[in-house]
Amino acid sequence: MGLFHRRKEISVQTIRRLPQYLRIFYNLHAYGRELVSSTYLADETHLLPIVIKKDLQAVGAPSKLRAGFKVAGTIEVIEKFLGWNKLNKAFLVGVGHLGAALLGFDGFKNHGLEIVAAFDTHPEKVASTVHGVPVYHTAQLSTMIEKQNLKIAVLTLPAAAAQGVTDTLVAAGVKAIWNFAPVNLQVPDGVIVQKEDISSGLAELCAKLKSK
Amino acid sequence: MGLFHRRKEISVQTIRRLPQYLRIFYNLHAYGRELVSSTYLADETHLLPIVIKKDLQAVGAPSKLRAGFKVAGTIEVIEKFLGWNKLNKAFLVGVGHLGAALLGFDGFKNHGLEIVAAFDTHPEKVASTVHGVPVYHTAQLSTMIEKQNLKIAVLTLPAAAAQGVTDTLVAAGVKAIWNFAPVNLQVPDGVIVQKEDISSGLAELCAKLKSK
DNA sequence: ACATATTAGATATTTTGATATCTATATTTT
DNA sequence: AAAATATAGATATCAAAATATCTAATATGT
Repeated sequence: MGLFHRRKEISVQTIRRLPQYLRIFYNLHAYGRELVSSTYLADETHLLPIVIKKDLQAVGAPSKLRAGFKVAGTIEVIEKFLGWNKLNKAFLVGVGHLGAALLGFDGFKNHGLEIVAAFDTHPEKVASTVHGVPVYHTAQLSTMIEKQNLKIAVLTLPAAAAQGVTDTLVAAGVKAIWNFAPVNLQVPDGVIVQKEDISSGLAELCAKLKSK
Repeated sequence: MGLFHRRKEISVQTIRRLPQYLRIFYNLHAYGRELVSSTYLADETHLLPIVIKKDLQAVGAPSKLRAGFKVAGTIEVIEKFLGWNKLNKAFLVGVGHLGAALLGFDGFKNHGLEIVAAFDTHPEKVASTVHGVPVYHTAQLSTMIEKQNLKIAVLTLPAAAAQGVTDTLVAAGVKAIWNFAPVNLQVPDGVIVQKEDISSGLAELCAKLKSK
């Protein structure tokens, strides 16, 4: 067994559960709790203890036999794993209802994200400030990305405009796009697109409701 | 083989992909297209043809050998499967940034959902109208649910308030809760909770970004 | 008319993720 | 001090989901 044993791939589902754990660990830490067991966490999350155990083991959370996982240390490894220990600057394109709501969400600073500017094409929005974030015209997007060497963008604009803006973003050097528009964006290799679609959740809800 | 052969359980992942298919089928239908193949849909969605074939077969989408799936008929079976062929009335609780954004989203009428009233405790919001939806005080929630025999509620309020409101909703007869608050709600058996958590998507994005 | 290509349909295989079981250890209780 | 208990850690099993392979049918092109 050498120093560089192959790191087991961490599953997508595990990654998606990490923020939930993190929130609970922040709370525990605020209360001065130093250790927490997977059974306690299972009660909080409605997950099975074994799921939690395996998730936390996967990211290398420090623990103490019989006592549980170490709160401070676990926060550290999860934050480091997600890169949430430092802030990544991001632009947001499309200051509609959802875009404005995201600009108003102050929780992103706990999630490694800082939206430093927003962009829109509507004259009445350009040059204004939404929840403290300045709004520029979309025409300025390209130069501002290059100037700030920005890597992450949040897309909250209508489906019809999404691909065009995406091409601009990619050409200017953006490497990760968090896409809230209901389209599948075409991007070259090496650019990450994370698509959000709340209608999936609604579909799940409706299907469960029907099958009762 | 009888009339009532056991319907194969449809997977959660399939259900979550249905809205995406539906959007594409609506477009095709608008363009007068009558048939579409799984390979065409695969191009549009970036999914594999076999995934789409199996998803559509699972909901019983009508098809024609060699020619593809029938557009109009497939829309019908998906809508029926999700219950989106008729509108379900819903209340929204918590008119913050996100709540207001959801009230402003007019796409829900294509998704079987009609938010007919919103509730909040802030005096400046109560008795106002947000994107055409009237806002009432949360104290009126219980009686209004009972009066309208309402079954679905959307929760967009702070974590601290979510469980209390949930108890009220359940007591008044709500059967399905679409929960955007970052908490795991406690509900009795028979009540459905669908939790949305955009930080999961952000975690996925950040993990991919880090592992590059 | 015949050959070719494309497709839904069915089945089999593989991969991923969730769950169960067992063990060793530290803590608490008696 | 001894017994009981709760836990992380490891391994094994099971279930869900994705993917591959094969078949038969039906267009299309020559």
